[in-house]
Amino acid sequence: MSLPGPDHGNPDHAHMLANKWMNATKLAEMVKTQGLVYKKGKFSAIEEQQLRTAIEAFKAGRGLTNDQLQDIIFQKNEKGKDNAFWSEITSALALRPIIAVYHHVRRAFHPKKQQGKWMPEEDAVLKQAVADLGQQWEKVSEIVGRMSSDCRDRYRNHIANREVRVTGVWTKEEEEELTAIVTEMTIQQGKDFDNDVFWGKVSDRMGNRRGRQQCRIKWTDSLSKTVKNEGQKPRWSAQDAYILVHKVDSMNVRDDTEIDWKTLPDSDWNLWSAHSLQRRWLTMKRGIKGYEDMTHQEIMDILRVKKAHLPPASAARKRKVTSVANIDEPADPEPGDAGPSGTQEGASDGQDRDADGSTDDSDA
DNA sequence: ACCACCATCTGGCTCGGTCG
DNA sequence: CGACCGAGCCAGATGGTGGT
Repeated sequence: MSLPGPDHGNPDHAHMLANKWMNATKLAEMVKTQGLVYKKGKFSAIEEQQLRTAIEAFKAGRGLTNDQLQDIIFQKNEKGKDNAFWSEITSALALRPIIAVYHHVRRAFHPKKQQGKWMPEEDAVLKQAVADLGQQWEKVSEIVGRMSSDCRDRYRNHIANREVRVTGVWTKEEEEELTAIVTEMTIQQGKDFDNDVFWGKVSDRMGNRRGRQQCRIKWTDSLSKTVKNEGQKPRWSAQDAYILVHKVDSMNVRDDTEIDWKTLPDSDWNLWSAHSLQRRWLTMKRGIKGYEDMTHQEIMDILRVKKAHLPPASAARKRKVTSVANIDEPADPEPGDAGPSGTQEGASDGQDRDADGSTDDSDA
């Protein structure tokens, strides 16, 4: 079709993804038996754009009003009428199963999709509604006037266990307790403590004094690194920045929302979790003046020079960097200055930047 | 029994704010 | 700055229901 996608593999598969409502089991089976490939996880900015375009095209093609479109998405009209809709917009995406697009679009177009803070009155209404109805979030949603998932989140994260919940700095004892629980649930069972933790369970075992994401963030951002580094807390260095830029560069994506951060950590450089690397990336990006209005390519061009000491156009670098071993590390691991003087090409205008770009074009 | 379609429940992630 | 936390946002899995 219109997409010149790099490889949308088997056309049968594309058709299947756009037309068959497969559940997780079936999907997994297809992956196994037929080599089906599909995409999971957050929709990238590019996918969002493709979806918007496809929806607009559908709407224009049938001369629909916004209300009619809304009706199709939420199916307030009579059943089974015009349900080419989901298949049609899904096929604009090539690698997404129809069920994923369905959920995504329904969330995105939801009339109660309002953002914003919860007022104390809303909390009270929510609490009462749950007391009356139990955790029937669709019914609760009617009463509270927010999306059911938002009601659930609010309840789960802020109403439930409010009496025992602790916030603020973690004590030494809490940290040790969390470390013990996580290592017991993962390492001692041969699982991976970066990926295989059920945080709800962990929170339970902490007596709910800390919530799911409190535990998770504490672990992934802080404690896990200490565990990996034999009790020492590692510091982010210029070399780390250098490696990160190289890795992102080698992914050749059009936009950083297309990056699957899970693939970035590797065994030679495993102090940093996917999450912390993503945060680092954001921080670096924001260090660039005017980054909001720049494309991914432009941002990469700047970072390549500033952090990775590569020529800006990337033309030379096509090699795939899959592990740290493939990266020419900055020559001297001296703290304070990690400038890899060796990698510098004889770039014509080659202005020599210092290693951590402390004084250059970052904004005021 | 099967299929298209849908609601709801479970689990994970992003990102801005704040503080030292 | 970077470390850390809070609050909200998002996707996946599960388990229907009504029509054939």
